[in-house]
Amino acid sequence: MSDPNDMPGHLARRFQQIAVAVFLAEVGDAGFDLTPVQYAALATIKANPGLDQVTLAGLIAYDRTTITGVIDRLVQKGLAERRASSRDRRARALEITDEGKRTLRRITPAVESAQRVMLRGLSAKEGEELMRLLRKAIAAGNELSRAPLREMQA
Amino acid sequence: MSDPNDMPGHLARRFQQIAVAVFLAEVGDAGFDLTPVQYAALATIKANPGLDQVTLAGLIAYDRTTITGVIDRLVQKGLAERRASSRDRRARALEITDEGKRTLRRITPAVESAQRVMLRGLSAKEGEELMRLLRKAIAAGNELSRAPLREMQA
DNA sequence: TACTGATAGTCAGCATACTGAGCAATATCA
DNA sequence: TGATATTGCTCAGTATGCTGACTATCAGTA
Repeated sequence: MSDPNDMPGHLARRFQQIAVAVFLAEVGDAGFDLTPVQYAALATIKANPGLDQVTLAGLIAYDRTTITGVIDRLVQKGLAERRASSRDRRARALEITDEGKRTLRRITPAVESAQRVMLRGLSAKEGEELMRLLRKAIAAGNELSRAPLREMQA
Repeated sequence: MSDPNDMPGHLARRFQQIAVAVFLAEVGDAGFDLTPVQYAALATIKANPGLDQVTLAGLIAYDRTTITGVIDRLVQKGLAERRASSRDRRARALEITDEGKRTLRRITPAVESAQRVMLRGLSAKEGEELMRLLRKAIAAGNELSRAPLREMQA
């Protein structure tokens, strides 16, 4: 009964572990070197050009101290840029580079394939249900982590 | 449609993030300083006294290079011991200390409370279904990570 | 305008996870 | 038995994630 392997927390860890491995394998096979975290950050920068780091972190529920390193690596790979914000001298305005856009476009099939592979043990219906339950549990626990999801300010 | 926040991989990451935060909060409130990973390792050592590191890693699906540091910290806290194996001079036989047993016993309510909190957005039925689907997806993907779950050799 | 509080970003330190390499010991088999 | 392969463990290096602290800047208010 007190088998850690049967606790929700351990299942969460294990599923995430597999999800990351599948993502890296699919993306690696396609010839790219991008982590799940870097992918989400880059895609969100593309969708919201010029946003600052704190806003980006809120949109994908990363800690603000984690996002610094993630952006460092995107910049170092030439996929994103950190510019000075025109409105706030504390903030950095994030932009995706042309190469970042190109990478994002070409990496998409591998990313989508990874999502299918990590759910391959489930029927389509079960996959949908798993995602629904995860979304529901996550919404209820959003404020319990230091890095909650935040909506974009209009 | 290509919103990272709606992909299974991102939901996995987010649920795990909340699960860890809840675990640390509940266990911390109870006055203990133990991570989810350390807890699972300690509980498994208690259930299988004398096991070696590779076997322990397999029983809870940790990477063999990760388990080294985890055990280091359990030993440093006085909760576990690394002894020489009598059967194989390469291997270390892991034992739980009396203080480790005491800690495990007293920490259990907090650990169980954490499992409830991380599912608090779901009905009991939904929580069961989420766990069933996670178990199923994990079973199908077990071999896809570097650290798959391994059965105990009899 | 001067003070106060909040905010954006960074940094140091710690704990998972992984890749890949290496060492020592064991197992296997020609 | 002797060569080879495998296994248990560790280490260096990299990438998340977190805690807590700090600086620079901004916003609100007396």
